[in-house]
Amino acid sequence: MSKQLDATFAALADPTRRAILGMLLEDDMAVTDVAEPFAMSLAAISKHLLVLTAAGLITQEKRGRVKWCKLEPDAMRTASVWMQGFGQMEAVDLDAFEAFLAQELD
Amino acid sequence: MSKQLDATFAALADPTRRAILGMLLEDDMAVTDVAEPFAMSLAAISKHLLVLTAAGLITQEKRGRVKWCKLEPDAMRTASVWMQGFGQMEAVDLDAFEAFLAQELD
DNA sequence: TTGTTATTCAACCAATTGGTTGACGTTTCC
DNA sequence: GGAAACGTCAACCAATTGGTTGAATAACAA
Repeated sequence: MSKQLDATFAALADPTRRAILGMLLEDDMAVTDVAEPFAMSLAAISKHLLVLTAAGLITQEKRGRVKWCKLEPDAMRTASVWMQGFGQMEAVDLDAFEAFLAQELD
Repeated sequence: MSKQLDATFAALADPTRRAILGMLLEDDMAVTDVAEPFAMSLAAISKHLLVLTAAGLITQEKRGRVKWCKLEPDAMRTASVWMQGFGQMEAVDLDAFEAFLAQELD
């Protein structure tokens, strides 16, 4: 619904978070390793990971003292479907898309 | 690049702005008519339209005293391609997608 | 036990966002 | 010319965001 799209798009609007998702595309990573390439504190990265988790774009699982971050590609699908309705209308069931839009209003 | 994705995703993160885009899917509209269904001031809608324009998601053209708003579906394509790289990797050239991600870093 | 590594929490800060109201400039109509 | 419609501007406000630092917690290693 609306809240899900809010969270997903807001999460994707930050370049640091998009870069993190790109890194996780290759493999699952520990929080510390995710943070390593960035010029900001670990706490800042920890917050970014929280945002991504809240949007469902990643999941985090703690094993021992390290917390592993895993990409959840399915979470992007709702938003991706929403967008495709605009860009490539010929490739999509337009009626179904408009029904989806209408449903989003609640 | 990065800035374009920033602007696009940030613009899409607001439900009012998504609703506006949905309305424009049917037809071009004047600013006043865009504002009519929403429980907020015209000035607020005007700002939302500015955000959408800055992201390239719509264009505005003034004819007489009315300013027409027009959906620009192409603007969503870059973001859409970016997202599809995650959700449907089998349907996409993964090498090209990772090159795109790398390029986005500057 | 003592120290080191991994991560979060809490308090704080500056900048941005999403909204308001009222005044203002244009264009159209009578 | 005068009034109404269309839209933006400017000043303001509260809430959110993206970052910091320092302390705290938890798990492993010596």
